[in-house]
Amino acid sequence: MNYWLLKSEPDVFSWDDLVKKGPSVWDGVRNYQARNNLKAMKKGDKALFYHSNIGREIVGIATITKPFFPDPTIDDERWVAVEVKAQKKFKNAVTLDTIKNTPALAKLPLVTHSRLSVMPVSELDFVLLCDMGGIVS
DNA sequence: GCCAACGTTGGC
DNA sequence: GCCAACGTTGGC
Repeated sequence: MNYWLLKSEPDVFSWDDLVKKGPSVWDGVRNYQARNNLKAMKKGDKALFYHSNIGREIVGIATITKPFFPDPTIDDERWVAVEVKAQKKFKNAVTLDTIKNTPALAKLPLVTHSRLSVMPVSELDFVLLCDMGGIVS
């Protein structure tokens, strides 16, 4: 199993929206690196759900429910989407500030490549972040 | 709301 | 193929 981190602006699509909506199409990615990460996702992979701009914190874990398929929002074969659903909400959100102040997490792409919206996370980092979020992954 | 970082586009 | 111009992201 692989682990990921997905960014979303909560005023566009928040964790609560994901919970409400159930399985949701993760579309609109227009960046090759992020796209390649989407393509590497498998059903059952786990993804941390991060609120960018507002909150700037990891709020929960989502599960990949469908591997990649052509992005339905654009007529261009280059871009793909996946389907995700909410799995578990963090008891306490883990803020970007906290992550930056945690030496073990200094190499997270979230810190080093702040503009990447879909990124891989190692199993070790994933488990640590879940622990910091107050839940067992 | 500003702006730095960075990705993309297009002229040459 | 280079690079200037431009657009977008996201932290602050």
